Amino acid sequence: MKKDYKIKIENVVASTQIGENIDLNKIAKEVKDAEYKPKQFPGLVLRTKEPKAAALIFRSGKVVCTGSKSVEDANRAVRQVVKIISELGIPVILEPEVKVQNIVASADLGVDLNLNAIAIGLGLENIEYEPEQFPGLVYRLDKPRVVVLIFGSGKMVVTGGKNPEDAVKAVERIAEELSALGLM
Amino acid sequence: RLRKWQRRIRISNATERNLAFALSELDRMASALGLPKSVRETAAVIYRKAVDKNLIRGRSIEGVVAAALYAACRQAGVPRTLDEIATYSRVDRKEIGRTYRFIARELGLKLMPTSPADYVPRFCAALGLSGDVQKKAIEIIKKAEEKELTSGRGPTGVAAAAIYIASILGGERRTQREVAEVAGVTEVTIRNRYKELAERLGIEIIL
DNA sequence: ATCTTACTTTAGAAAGC
DNA sequence: GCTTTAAAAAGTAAGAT
Repeated sequence: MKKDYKIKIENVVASTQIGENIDLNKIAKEVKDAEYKPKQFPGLVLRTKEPKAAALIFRSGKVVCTGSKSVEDANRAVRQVVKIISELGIPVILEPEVKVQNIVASADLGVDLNLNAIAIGLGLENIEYEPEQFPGLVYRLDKPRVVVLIFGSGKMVVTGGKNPEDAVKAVERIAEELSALGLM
Repeated sequence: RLRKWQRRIRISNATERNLAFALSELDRMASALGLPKSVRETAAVIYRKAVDKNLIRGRSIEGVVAAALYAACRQAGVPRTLDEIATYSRVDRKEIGRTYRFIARELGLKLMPTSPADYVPRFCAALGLSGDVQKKAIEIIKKAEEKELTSGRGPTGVAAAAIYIASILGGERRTQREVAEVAGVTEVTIRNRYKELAERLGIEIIL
């Protein structure tokens, strides 16, 4: 029986190209909730409520979408942004190819952990654990190439993956390693 | 060819100048922090290794010096907090912390996190507490570590809470405010930690 | 004393300083 | 390197009540 690690995607970061030479000033003027402070940051911020997400739109036409809880939501958010901009009369690609750049997920091993023991068990050369600076132990994996933050409560955060599957694999591998070490 | 020779001289002059600056900076900080010569020397060795491995690139000499000192203190079992180190450095705590993590990884300094017990002698001395209370505080910390209730907690907060409890048990009571000040944590943190320690270690505290 | 807000860490893209 | 976005984990901190 497989254990339930309660793996949940918390945030998806994706990027696309929706056109070229986008007139950010026009968007800033016509769209009420758009934020644009070129002196502070070159991208214009547009937020969608359903699904909830934030899009950073650049003059080049490149777009970064963050905050989605799933890859599908990231796509939906991008479609909405494209629609809003096209309705302003600005030429855009209606169905841009969206690329997932990073997925942040949370999980729970369900048991308290001794981070000092884990630091020794996994090898001081592979982990970073500085409780004076941060309560989580930082573990960088090679097989899925992700970074995992492991907490004393048994909960963790997996980030850096491009597929939802990376987070699942990472959690299962860590559970195996800790079990083998008798630390779970 | 003569150019090449002059260039070498110029580079070695700069290298020596930087090393001299780093060592004087190291001495200045070590003195201000009241660290023994052995720790200064360990820090100097760490700094030289960092230079040999070109770890200074993109980093300030002062930041690497501060990180080397922080590492040396931990290695010697007489840790200083990042805040204490930062107090005497031009570099802020955040930068010293990340530089420390970087050089520790690159130089293979496999250091376990600081045990709260390592802060007890210094904090107790600053509070004028007896060796008896000191021993009691370390005893409490050992039990806390065995019962796995220090994972993720700041070492200074745990040390402060243990000292606070020990001072009461030993009849040399110090207030949370006094302990908080020497440990560099807030009273709220001591309160949270000591309640947890007392409860899970079954210690009765009569205020 | 307790609540709220906020900052620490991780990853990644975007354009420009 | 920094700037901006979003989100989780848990500890600590600061200001308000």
